[in-house]
Amino acid sequence: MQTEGKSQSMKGIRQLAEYLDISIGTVSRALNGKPDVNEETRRRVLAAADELGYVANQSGRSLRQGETKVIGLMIESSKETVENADNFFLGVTSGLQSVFARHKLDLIMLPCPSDEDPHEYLKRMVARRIVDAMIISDTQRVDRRIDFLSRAKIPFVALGRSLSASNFPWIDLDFEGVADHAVERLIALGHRRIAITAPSSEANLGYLFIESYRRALERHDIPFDPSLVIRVKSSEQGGYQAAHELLLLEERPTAVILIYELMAIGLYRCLMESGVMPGRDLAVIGFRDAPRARFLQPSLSCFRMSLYDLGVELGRMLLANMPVYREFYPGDGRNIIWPLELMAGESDAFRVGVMA
Amino acid sequence: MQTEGKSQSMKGIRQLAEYLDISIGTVSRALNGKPDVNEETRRRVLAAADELGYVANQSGRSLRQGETKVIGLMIESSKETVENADNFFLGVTSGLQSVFARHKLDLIMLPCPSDEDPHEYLKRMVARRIVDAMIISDTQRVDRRIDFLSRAKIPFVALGRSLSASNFPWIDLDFEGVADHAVERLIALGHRRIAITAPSSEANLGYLFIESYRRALERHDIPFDPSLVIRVKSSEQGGYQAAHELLLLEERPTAVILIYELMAIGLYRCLMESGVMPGRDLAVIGFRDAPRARFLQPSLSCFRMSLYDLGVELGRMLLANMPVYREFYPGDGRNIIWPLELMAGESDAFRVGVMA
DNA sequence: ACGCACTCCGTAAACGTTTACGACTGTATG
DNA sequence: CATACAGTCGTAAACGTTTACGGAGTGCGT
Repeated sequence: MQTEGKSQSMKGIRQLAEYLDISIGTVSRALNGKPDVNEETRRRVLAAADELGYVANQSGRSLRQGETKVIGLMIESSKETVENADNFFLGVTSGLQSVFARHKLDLIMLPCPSDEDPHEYLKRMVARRIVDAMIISDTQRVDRRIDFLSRAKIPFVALGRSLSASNFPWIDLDFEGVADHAVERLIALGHRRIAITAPSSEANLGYLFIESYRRALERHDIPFDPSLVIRVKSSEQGGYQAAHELLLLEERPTAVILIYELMAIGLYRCLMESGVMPGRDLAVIGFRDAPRARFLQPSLSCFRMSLYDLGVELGRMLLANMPVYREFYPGDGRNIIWPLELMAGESDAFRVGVMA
Repeated sequence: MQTEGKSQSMKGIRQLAEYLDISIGTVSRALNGKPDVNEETRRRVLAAADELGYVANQSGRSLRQGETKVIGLMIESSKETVENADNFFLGVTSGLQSVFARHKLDLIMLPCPSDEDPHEYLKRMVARRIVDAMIISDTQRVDRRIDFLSRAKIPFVALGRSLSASNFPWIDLDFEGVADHAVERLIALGHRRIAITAPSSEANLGYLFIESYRRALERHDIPFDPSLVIRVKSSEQGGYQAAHELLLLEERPTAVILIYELMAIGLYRCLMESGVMPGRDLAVIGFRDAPRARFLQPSLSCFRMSLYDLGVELGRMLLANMPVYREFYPGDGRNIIWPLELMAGESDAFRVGVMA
């Protein structure tokens, strides 16, 4: 009624063609930048499309050419993720979009319900042909999603290694480097008993993290003590519990490496309740950038990264694995170990032996 | 090659029909639970579909029936959102999905790139027919998205009021109730000079919040002092700045109400740097549940809510506004003011005058 | 034998796009 | 003048579904 009189009659490309008195084939070619169309008519079509607010119906297009121009980022909306609240994915999203925008690809996030099996969810989404390609994360040690995507030949990239398929594109955080660097640093400060936290889940990262920690210790002739590997949840709550267990050890460690930065919040709290001062009585080093931990006191020494840059690299790697876009990203193969940078804080800024 | 020999031949409903030696029409009817199909054949079709791993191609289906069975949740991936990191949306998502699952609707999250106008982004997504309905949030005081969706007759529900359209379905947080409750509580504890923070943006919530604060004050014959309304960003950084400005006021307030709980982290820090102790020298009350703030010391008094329940209600309201599902949600009309619950902490647990 | 109702199923059109193909110009080339 | 070719455009098929319509078969009552 009170609309501009244009958009109301806008149903599809047919109306646009009638409006211009041109065949729909030409209109389609004009819009999609195909060569065999007069530049003058292309100009007219573009102008009319803009004026009438025409945008191609995705269903029709997808059906015809078998692709959706949509990339899916699968995330887990588990309770733990919500609790931890580090907006990790939103950070990565910006980087991804900056790459995808160049090819008019849209990114959607697919939150797997906590009561549904991630593998089933993924299969459902892929089968519905709602996306052309997938980005998955939180890869498990053996992850059926990876086998499925490989076999179904759906382009994808994983954030996190896995033992599942022998050969698939992934980017993973440099757990080895971090564990190594942290241990070296603490040993240089005089520490000998260094505790570390490990996830209780089947996530792959835990194994790599601990293994690297172990090797770094042995390189300095410090025997590996299994009791110093504390298995807790990677959350604030887990941090609290870690501190609790840590304080109960007969020979108390002088340092602890946290696999997830947020745990520091709970850890600090438990320590302080027991009169143990982080950064003086116990050295603490964190891992993976979580903005929540930035305001801790004493400030936390931790390893950080640019989520945006990580997103960019994920995007490039994905496109490099899609036939249509491969040519644009010749160098971007696969298997990047993503480096992290140490931001030195006050939480480990002391030499051991002074107060002990 | 090494696939099971089933899924490789699985292209569409046609293959399924050939496999069963049945027409595709019957297969479709069987799968969709239409009445005129023999129960025996239906059983066979279902079994075969399961065996061959057939799932209907969404593009074909959408094209035919003009709906996608997908609901979009639009979120902003602005830098500020990432920084604040409260996983607000993931929390809401679970509630939404629990409702949508009953109708086999899928939820996708649409992150608007920070460099794109939200209105344009929304238009693009809707025009592409990628979703049937929309959930929008972060509504502005005047929000073109609301006009657009109303006029285009796209079912939607907004998280947040707006002045744009006279009449549209929304749920909003009970800013008035919170401001009112907070002021009353502080006055009861003897406070007379109560500061409050307000967003610097055009978000609608700021106006409602301040207005309620003002009325509550005037009800107790306390004159409204504009200098006590501190306009800062709703972030940790903003909290820090708020404390800074607050300490510079000639007649220092004895209490402050924060419009966003996370600001408390920055606020605490700035206060402590100046030797002002929250919970003793200054009362602090927060708003809106942010898990990051839970571990503050002294513990923060704040207003909280169940994100899950909020999601459920949003979902119901949306479906109540969609012709197909309306009948299932007769009671769920519109315009809910979402209540919040005070969780009393230590940050305002003192009577004024004792130390002042 | 016939009509009727009912159950079940096949046929074909339709949804909005893209694109292979061919048709029609006009111009250059032999 | 015939042919070739480039430039431009229209035609129609195809993508995978759903669904209105009608037809075949069966059972039953007249």
